[in-house]
Amino acid sequence: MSAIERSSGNNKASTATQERILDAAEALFVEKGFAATSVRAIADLAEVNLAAPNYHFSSKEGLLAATVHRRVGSINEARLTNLDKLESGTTPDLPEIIKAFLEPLIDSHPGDELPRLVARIYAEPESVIRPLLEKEFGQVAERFMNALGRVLPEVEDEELRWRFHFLIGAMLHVLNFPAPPGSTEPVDQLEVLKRLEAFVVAGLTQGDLPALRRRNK
Amino acid sequence: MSAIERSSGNNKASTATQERILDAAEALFVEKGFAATSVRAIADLAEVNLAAPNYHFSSKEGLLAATVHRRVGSINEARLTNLDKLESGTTPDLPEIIKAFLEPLIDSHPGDELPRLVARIYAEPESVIRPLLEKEFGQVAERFMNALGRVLPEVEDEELRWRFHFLIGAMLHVLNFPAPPGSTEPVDQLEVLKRLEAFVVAGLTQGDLPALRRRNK
DNA sequence: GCAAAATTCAAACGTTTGTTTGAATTGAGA
DNA sequence: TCTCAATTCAAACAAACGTTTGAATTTTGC
Repeated sequence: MSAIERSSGNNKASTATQERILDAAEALFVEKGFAATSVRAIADLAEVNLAAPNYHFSSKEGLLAATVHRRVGSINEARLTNLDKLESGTTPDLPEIIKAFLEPLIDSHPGDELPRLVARIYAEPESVIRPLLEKEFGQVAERFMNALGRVLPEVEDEELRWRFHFLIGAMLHVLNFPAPPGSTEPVDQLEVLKRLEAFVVAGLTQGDLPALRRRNK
Repeated sequence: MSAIERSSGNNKASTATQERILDAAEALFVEKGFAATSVRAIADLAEVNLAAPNYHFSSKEGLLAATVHRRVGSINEARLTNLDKLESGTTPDLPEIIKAFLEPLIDSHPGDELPRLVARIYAEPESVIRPLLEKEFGQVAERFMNALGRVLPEVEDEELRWRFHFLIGAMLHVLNFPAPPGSTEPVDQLEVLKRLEAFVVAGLTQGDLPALRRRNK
């Protein structure tokens, strides 16, 4: 069968062939973007027949969706798990929430490079990727927006949405450019994450220092 | 002649045809990205012959370079002019520097939408755009990094580079997604800019409140 | 109004694109 | 071992791609 098992909305375990295709596709999508990557290049890199990507994933777009879902799905699961854990104990403070959101970016790829695919898909044209974004990130964004709203009750909803928007931007840029231009030192991902966390925590609170430790109700 | 006047590194004034092509190219590059935009689509939208883009700009890549330069060049000129003006008076504080950097994004397009092309080019694969980025932004980034270093003397250079990196990320994300998902209100660009300024000023200073007003030697 | 240069144009160039086909091969269950 | 489904494969498809051509047209300088 395949073509994702005759296109049922399932979570099938991947075969070795499918994973080789997904690995190759992710590498090339990250390097060149979706439109500039040909199915032939993917098949060559994966060392499978030209017809295999279409056989297993229906189309180039289906392959992109599968590639994104494999990577982003696990990151977002970890985010939600982290948040669940936080909210089951004492109510979390802001730095804890931010950590819960950002840390899966490196945990999901232990020892590996940052998941640049996450950033890449945001760069793709609306038509290609907007449905994917909503599907993959909708629930996660809402859950974290709510958590942030609880520790920053004095920030009105619209403003909070914007601050979260800026946070996402800073995060994506780091994923896309894992080192700032002109940086001399080698990049330690944990270090980068700490710097990013400090930056966005400051941006989110904007001088409202008590919010850093506030735990409400 | 043309093909940018037989490829001399010049600053020729554009003809009406060239500007129609640049307008069309910018719109399509923003909407679909570089690779997914065909020269034919550009020619159609600009209502010029298929050969015209290549005649005037040598190649599709040359057209991209010209499109980027037209938009980004004027923004960066304004940034440098702003900074010159600031530094010629009393030494500037941090919010003034940030304003000088961000405001040309809307001034350069008065009444128009945000210059999304700026964000788009950052999303293109390295091979296509990395040389352009250095050429267009290198000097500006260095000047502003230095200015920031002067008002945040206690922040070490590497850390400052990262904070500036995050700032760029937040800025680009706003250019790419002019409204946060779920936002209900209509977007007022000046308002957005103020929100962004507040966010990145907080992120840059990170609680070092005195830095907001410090003016050093 | 003439000659030369710049521009526009329709047409075609050779490649490369995503996808499909039908036959060959492989794998699993009975 | 036989059978049937799943997968792989080489080959081909039409469509779209960036670029070039050489002739027609328009603009420029005098």
